[in-house]
Amino acid sequence: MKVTIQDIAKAANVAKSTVSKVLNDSPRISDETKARVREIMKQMNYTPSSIATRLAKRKSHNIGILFDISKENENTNPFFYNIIVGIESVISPLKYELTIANLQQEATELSVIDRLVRSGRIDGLITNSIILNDEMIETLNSLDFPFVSMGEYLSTPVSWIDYDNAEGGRMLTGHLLAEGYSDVAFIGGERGEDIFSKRHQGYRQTLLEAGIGYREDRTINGVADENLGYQSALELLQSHHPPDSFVCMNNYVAFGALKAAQQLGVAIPGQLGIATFDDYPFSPYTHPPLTSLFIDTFELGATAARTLIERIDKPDLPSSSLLLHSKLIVRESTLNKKAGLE
Amino acid sequence: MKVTIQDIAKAANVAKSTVSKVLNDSPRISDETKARVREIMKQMNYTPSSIATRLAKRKSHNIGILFDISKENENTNPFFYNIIVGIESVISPLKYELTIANLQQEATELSVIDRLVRSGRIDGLITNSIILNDEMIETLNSLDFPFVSMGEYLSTPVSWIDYDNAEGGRMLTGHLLAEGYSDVAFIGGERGEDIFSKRHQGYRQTLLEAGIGYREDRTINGVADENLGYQSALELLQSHHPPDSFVCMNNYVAFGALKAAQQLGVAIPGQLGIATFDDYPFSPYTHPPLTSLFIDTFELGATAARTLIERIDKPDLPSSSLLLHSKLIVRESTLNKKAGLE
DNA sequence: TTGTATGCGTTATCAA
DNA sequence: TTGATAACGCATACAA
Repeated sequence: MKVTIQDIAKAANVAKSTVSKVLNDSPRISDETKARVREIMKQMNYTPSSIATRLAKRKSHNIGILFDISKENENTNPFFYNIIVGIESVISPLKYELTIANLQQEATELSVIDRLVRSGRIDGLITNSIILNDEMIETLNSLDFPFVSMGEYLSTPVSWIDYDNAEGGRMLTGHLLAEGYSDVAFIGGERGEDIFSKRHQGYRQTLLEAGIGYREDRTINGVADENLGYQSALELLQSHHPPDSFVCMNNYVAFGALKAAQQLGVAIPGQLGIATFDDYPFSPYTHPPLTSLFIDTFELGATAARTLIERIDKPDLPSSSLLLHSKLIVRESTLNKKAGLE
Repeated sequence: MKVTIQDIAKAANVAKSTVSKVLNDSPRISDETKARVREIMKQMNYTPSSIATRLAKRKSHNIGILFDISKENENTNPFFYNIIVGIESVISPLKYELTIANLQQEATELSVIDRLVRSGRIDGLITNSIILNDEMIETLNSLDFPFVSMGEYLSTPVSWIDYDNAEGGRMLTGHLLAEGYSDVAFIGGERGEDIFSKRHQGYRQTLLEAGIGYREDRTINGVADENLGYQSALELLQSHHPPDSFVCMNNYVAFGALKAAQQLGVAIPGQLGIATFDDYPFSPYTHPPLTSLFIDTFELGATAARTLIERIDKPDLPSSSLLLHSKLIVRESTLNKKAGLE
């Protein structure tokens, strides 16, 4: 902050442009000059002002991540850390920094673009499909500004990364069928949500392909929390022909269902199998432990970052999209139906 | 990025210094000029370059948070989101931004200071007592650079915020005694760790004040994870005179202990009471649910941010420290000893 | 291989 | 109340 390129130039008896070239390791500066200047920089404890550098180079070396506290509550909350760390792991070695921006404080969704993008604060933006809308995309595109979405976005061509939610639905449902369960209900998620549609589509497809058929009344929609899981499970299990297994939208839903089943004296596994999306935050710690679909959120962040950097470096690249795979972790809650009954 | 203050000046037929004054709402510009210039800024979709502003004002309007992935694993991981959101909640209205920096990538712990502080990237730093050391503090102080630590730091006077860990130890232990338990073991944490010392001190003090006495062999040290909880509980419960309750360093330790007890057929609560630090990530979801000490990490982040901003605004303020209180959440795992036995 | 001059987009200091 | 001009700290085209 104190000592500038000017001071170094004076001390080394060279022009400040020479110092600048040493800073950037220009090949047209003699090795001995470089060594001498560098020595002086060390002695004087010089660190270039990143702000001045950025102004001169017209590049911020900073990428932004935009999120919305109000909308993404319990759901993204637990994954936030992993995503951030994933992003950091790829941008940090490239000398980029990460600036966190929160949508909630913004008056309008477009003002955040002024504040972040137009002001030249960041070189690229990572956001997600919940925040994104066509108007934002149009603005971003008109500015030729690189961005990627975490989460599939379909109404306009943009670059996005997502987990294959349909595949996840197939894996969870298929696993239950393979364990001998045959009447699978699906609990959680709102009809309009894209993530629900995808997951539910995989669930439905698996049932149909297995020749079991799909029943509308086996799907319970709603905000995916413990209460929904509890109420839905109570209702389903007390009905005339209760299902023998659940696919749950997340850990909280699954826990609610678990609670209801235990309260009704329904055996898990055996009478009832429960499988859930997400391993985090507590699938391994319930009683019994839950079979879950592990989503590597570190990798999600890292991939988003890699994609963004690529778009920053090659602005003319067409938008690309990528589906990542998740991993089934089998635990006690879905053990073989017959074995469970023994 | 495209249109600059110069363009506005030309379009409005004024000097760019006038435009600058309008931007900063200077009282010495006539209202009609202001109105006219602002109108033109709207029309031309002008947003000032934050980098140029920062260079001219010599202020980055950015604060940094430094963390270390390698050291802070499962422990801080779950709290990260809340801390960030807490920080954002106070700095965002003040037009500050948050830059995340990861220590892991740095060659030395001091180079991060070069990269972040000397380069003028940030106006203040939030870090924690694990990362901090006397050398860093000395460097920061010699630069008159504002920073605060999340976590108590004692060897040198610095500003810090922390939860009252000793109080936490007292609350958890006192609660167990009040519920009729009398032989309390403490599981988790390394001898050298400050956080362990504080919590353990509260535990010990409570025992002594209750006239129960403190036994060295009732404390099990080690990395606070599920395995430690499991192994320690197995050993303790199978000893000649097993303790009748545990205070655990975190949810993972508590879960391990829970598992061991269930495996040995020890009833919880009743034969054994378990209380744990932290409510997150899964105290309410174990079987039985765990009595826990809730730590409001949002407030921790917010308070750290407020303190930092204050230090930025008033650099001559002496360093201050603050202990926050946590909250006991009573659940089934520590129900009255006799009641539990019925 | 090095130095000179100018620009990056603002703010700030004086004059006018 | 406004304008001209010099910073802010570095990069770069062009000269030397």
